[in-house]
Amino acid sequence: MDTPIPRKYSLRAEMFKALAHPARIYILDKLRERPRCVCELAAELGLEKSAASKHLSLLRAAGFVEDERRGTLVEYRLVAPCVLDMAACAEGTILENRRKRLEMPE
Amino acid sequence: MDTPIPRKYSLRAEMFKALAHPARIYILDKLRERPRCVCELAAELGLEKSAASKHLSLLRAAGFVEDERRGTLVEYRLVAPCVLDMAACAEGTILENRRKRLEMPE
DNA sequence: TTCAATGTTGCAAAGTTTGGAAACAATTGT
DNA sequence: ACAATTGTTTCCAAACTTTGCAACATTGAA
Repeated sequence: MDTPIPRKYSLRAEMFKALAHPARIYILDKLRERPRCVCELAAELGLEKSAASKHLSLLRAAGFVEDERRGTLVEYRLVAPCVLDMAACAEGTILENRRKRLEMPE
Repeated sequence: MDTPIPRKYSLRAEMFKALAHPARIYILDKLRERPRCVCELAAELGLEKSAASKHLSLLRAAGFVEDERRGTLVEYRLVAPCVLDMAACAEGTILENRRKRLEMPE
């Protein structure tokens, strides 16, 4: 079906899509500590470098990370760490609500 | 490949997955204003009620909305409006960064 | 009870995402 | 120039998502 949904919503959904995979959340959390090259992240994820590279390029397209070549390595770093704080906060809200519902199911 | 990624990251990714579709973002934005039934949302989305219902049940599973039957209707309401504020804020950060990069590409 | 209205669930088709392997590109050092 | 190292892209298959349709479920009213 053709969508009457305004573009604004698609753009926002795109941002969330970039966050909608465990490997990518893991990458962002690792990059919080310090920048890392593709090969290091691939090893930590237990993925081929090609897969890690693809996750990273998705994150870069969404604006969450930036890359810089250092010799044969390509180092990725987190652009906006506060985005992750917000994720944690959103998560906290959701979990708290779920807890409330379980304790007191009217 | 089997994943050595801790469950913590999968849980967080699940939360983002629930937000990773334009229809679901649109629904959350509509529910901000006031609660709505499935049929109203389906009409606004331009989707069959079955599809709307499925989007809503995803959002409910993630904890973003709650439902309550009112006669033959089922009314959905937003649980944590602040989640959307955070989304807007995350988006703002990303966009600002992107703008900076365009203006001043070292 | 039967009907009408609203929602949900099961299914199949179409589309999208993911990951590994191999080919290709870029950089450094010999 | 060549080889070694690291990263990216392409191709393919498997897994997952989304949608409409049809069947079923729930509620309220005649």
